[in-house]
Amino acid sequence: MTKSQSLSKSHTSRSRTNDPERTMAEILNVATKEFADKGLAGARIDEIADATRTSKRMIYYYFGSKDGLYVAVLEAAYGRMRQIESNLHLSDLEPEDALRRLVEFTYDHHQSNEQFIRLVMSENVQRGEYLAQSKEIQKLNGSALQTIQDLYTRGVKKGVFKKNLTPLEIHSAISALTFFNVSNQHTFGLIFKSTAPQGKAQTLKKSQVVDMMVSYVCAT
Amino acid sequence: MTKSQSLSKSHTSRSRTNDPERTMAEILNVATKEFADKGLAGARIDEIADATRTSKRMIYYYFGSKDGLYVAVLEAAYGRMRQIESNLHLSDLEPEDALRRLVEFTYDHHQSNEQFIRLVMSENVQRGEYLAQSKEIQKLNGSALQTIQDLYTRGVKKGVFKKNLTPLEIHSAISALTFFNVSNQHTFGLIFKSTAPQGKAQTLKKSQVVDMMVSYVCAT
DNA sequence: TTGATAATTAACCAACTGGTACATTCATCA
DNA sequence: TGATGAATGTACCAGTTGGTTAATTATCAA
Repeated sequence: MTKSQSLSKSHTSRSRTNDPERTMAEILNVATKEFADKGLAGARIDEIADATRTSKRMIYYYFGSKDGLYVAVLEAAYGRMRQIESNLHLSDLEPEDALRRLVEFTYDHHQSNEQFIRLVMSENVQRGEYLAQSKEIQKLNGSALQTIQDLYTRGVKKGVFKKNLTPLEIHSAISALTFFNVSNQHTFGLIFKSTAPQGKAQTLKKSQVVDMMVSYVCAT
Repeated sequence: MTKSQSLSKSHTSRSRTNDPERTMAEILNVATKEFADKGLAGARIDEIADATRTSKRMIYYYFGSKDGLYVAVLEAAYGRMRQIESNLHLSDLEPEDALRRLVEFTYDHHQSNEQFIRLVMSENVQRGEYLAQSKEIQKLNGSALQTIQDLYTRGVKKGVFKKNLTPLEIHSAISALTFFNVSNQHTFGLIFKSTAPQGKAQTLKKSQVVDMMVSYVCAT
C-alpha cells in the first residue's frame, strides 16, 4: 500500500495501461498456481481471473480456452524445468561423484518444486492428453538422457559401473525415487503417520536415495 | 436387445425390486471407475447415476453427497488393497527370497491395479484431504510394515541384510519404484517415447526393480 | 492528426451440476 | 391384512462455470 494509486479500483473511466506481455505473464503465473493447486478440472477460470489485475476476457483473448491456458501452463513449466536441468556440470566430475551429484540435485529439485510435480501428477491423471497437444515439449526429451549416457559410459569405461544398464532405466529409477516422495506424501503420511515420527514426513531421505542408486549402478 | 423387456423405459408404473445392497454395491462400483478415471473434480454425479441401473437420488440416499461417495470409494479401494496384501506368505521363505517375492508381488500388483493407483494419485492431488476423513483407513497402517519388519529382522540376524534400515524406508522405496512406473507412464512416455522403443512404455522392468532393492538391502 | 488495429472492460448467457422435494412403491411384521 | 418405514423414481431448482457480445480505450504508423 506504499505508493500504489489510491483509485486503482474506482471504475469511473480511469486511464488504462496496455501491457500485453505483463498481462500474459501474470495470467500464466496465476494459472500455474491454480492448476497446480486444484488440477485441470478443479481449477476455475473465474478464480484465476480474480487473482489477476486483468479480466477473464483477457484469458480468452490470449489463450482461447481453459484447455489452451492449461497447455500453455504445462509448456512453460516444462520449459523452466529443462532450463534448470541443463545447468549441471557433471562432465568435470568422476563418474561416481557425478552420479551422486545428479541424484542429489534431482532430489533437491523435486523437493523444492512441488508446484511442478503437482502439474505433472495432474497431467498424468488426464493421461497426458494435454501434454501430447504441445509440439514444443516433445523436443526436450534428449537432454536429460544424454547427460546420463555420457556419465554412464565414462563410468563403464573406467570399470566402476556395472555394464548393460540403459540411461532411460537409470533416469527412470532416479525419478521414481525422488518424485514419489513428494507426489505421494499425503496418502503415505496419513497411512504411516503413527509409525513415521520423523519431521516433515519425509520417508526417503536424500542420502538413502543416493546410496540406493550408487549401489545399483556401481560394479560390485 | 435380445430378450430385454420392450417397455423397460415406459413409466406407467412398472414393477420394481428393492435390493439395497445391490444398489449400493453397484453405485460404489461405477463411482470407483468414474473417480479413478476423472478424479474427484472431474467426475460427474449424473454420469455415475446414468451408468447405474438406479437413479441419482439413490446416490444421495446412501452416500449423502459427492464427497461422501468419494470417501466411500477410497475406503473400499484401500480395504480391498489391504486384504490382498495380507495374503502373502513370506515367513516360509528365506529372507532374501522373501524380499524378492515381496518386490515382485508389489510390482505386479501395482501394474495390474491401475484403477487403485489413479485413485491414490487423485487423492494426493487433493492433499489427502478426503482420506483423512476416513476413520476406517487409519487402522490399516501397521500390517505392511510389520511384514517387512519380520522379514528384515530375520535377514539381519542371518547376516545377509545390511543393518540400520527401517521398514518404512524399505517399503517406501519399493512403493516408489513400482508406483511411479504406472502413475507417471503418460508424461514419461511422451517425453521419452522416441528413445524408449520397448513395448508397453514400461521403463523400469520388474527384474530391475528387484535387483535394485536386493542390492540395496543385502549386505555387501 | 488520424485512422486502423491491438488491448481491455463490463455485462451477459446458456448449459451444466450438485443437490432436493415430493410422491410412490416395496418389504416386513404385528 | 394393513400399516409403517425403508427404498426408489421423477421432476425440478438455484448456483456455478466456461465462454461470448459489444462497446471502449490505448497505441502507433502514416
